[in-house]
Amino acid sequence: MDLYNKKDKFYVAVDCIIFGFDAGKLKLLVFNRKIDPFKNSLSLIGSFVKIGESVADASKRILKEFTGLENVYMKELKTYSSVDRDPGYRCISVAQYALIRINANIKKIVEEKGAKWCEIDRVPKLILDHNQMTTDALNRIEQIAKHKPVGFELLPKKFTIPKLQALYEAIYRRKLDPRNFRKKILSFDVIIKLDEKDRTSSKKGAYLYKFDHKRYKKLQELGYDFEI
Amino acid sequence: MDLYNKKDKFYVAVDCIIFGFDAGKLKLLVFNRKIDPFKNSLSLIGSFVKIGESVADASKRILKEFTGLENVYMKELKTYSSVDRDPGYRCISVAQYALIRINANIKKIVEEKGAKWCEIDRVPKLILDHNQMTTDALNRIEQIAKHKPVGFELLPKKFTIPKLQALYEAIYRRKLDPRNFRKKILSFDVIIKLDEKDRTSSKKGAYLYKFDHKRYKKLQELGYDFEI
DNA sequence: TATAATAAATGTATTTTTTACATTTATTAT
DNA sequence: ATAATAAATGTAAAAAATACATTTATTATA
Repeated sequence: MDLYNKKDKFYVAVDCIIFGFDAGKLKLLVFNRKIDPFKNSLSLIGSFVKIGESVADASKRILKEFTGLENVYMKELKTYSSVDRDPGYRCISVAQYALIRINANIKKIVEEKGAKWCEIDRVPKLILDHNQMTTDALNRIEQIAKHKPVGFELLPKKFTIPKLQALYEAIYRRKLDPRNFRKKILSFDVIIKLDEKDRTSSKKGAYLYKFDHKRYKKLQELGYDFEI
Repeated sequence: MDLYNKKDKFYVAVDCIIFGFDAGKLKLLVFNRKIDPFKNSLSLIGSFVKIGESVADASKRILKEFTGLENVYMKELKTYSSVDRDPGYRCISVAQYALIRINANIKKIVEEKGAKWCEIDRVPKLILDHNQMTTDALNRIEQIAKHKPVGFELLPKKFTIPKLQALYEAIYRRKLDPRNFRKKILSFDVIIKLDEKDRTSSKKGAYLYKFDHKRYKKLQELGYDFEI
């Protein structure tokens, strides 16, 4: 099959740490492996990078395969390259983290693929160094979230301020003051109030907002630093 | 020589973006290549990663070879993996950036190796995507410098506050107010005043300080965010 | 030996940002 | 009518950031 020993040449893999936000909880997408290696173990979703594609292409390919999504917020985390990290191959893995909006369609695709969402403080034992990757990614998004409005990537296009706050509370793992949070978010001037309310979690209902991508881009170009 | 075509398997390389600070200028270490490929062109210092070493090991190896230094501040920048980035090999490169204190000994080693320091706003054309790597690394350290006291890595162990300010001015490419800068730096409580002065740049002389690594570690563990 | 030159060191008032904190509002179900 | 629920709102106090000008220590030289 292979002319050369799997330990004699480099294999390049990507592993994706895919975060979603659902029912007030930050979640991680894990995959129940159906074939060897590591059959019946849990892992992040990943793949070898093909010789004719870039690392970014490979990440997009498997993200689409497992969620149906394209144009997702996805960034490189870091490279994992210990000589003995994978007993089967001399493989370096470039970990990528992604933030996605969970919806019914995604849930369906995820299930069909044998993957599932698990709460981030209940992540089970994963194969190889995938738990380490998850921890590293969580720390990274916590850092990033302080300075870039990544939270919006995880929410539906229309969201309420209390939902946005719940997300930030999940990321930072602490409670925030609703008055101060609202004041801060509105001061950035990057969300637009809609003439619609979400009444799923209260009788009064909370106004829906949408993210103003154009204005955000403009502010970003001016070097504006969002400190949330 | 090689049993397989160089385009048929992955090669893994590291390229190091090594910054130093000398004579009030931020500098980049570039290498004048003495052999093919790219003989007589300029490049970052780099190497293929050996099958039996990690990416971090390879970076340390070449950093030591070109500067004699160990235990240097070095971090992963990102992976460069376009299919056509290197005409010779199917090679992905994991770029690392390092901050070092330039001294006479390092200057000697650098020269022996055929490398040289160039001012960062006079970086010549480098091979492959090395100019892009340099730009990316500069942006990264500018971001990092805002929140972590990386500046200290570039200065001699003993430094004066005006020298530290000049370094931050070089990184941020703007002037800072000396009273406010001093106040801010001292407020972090991570530098220790010594009973010695540096008189190389004024008659009055400026007090030397040293970085308090222990205290910095402690503050960092407490989640303290240094906003310089 | 007075003084000119040089860069280092210092303090304060003002503005801006962050924090802490409690009540009213809109709506639905009973 | 009222009880229940989460959403929406304002202000005062504290902390941090900013703007800004003079004095100090020393050496070289007039």
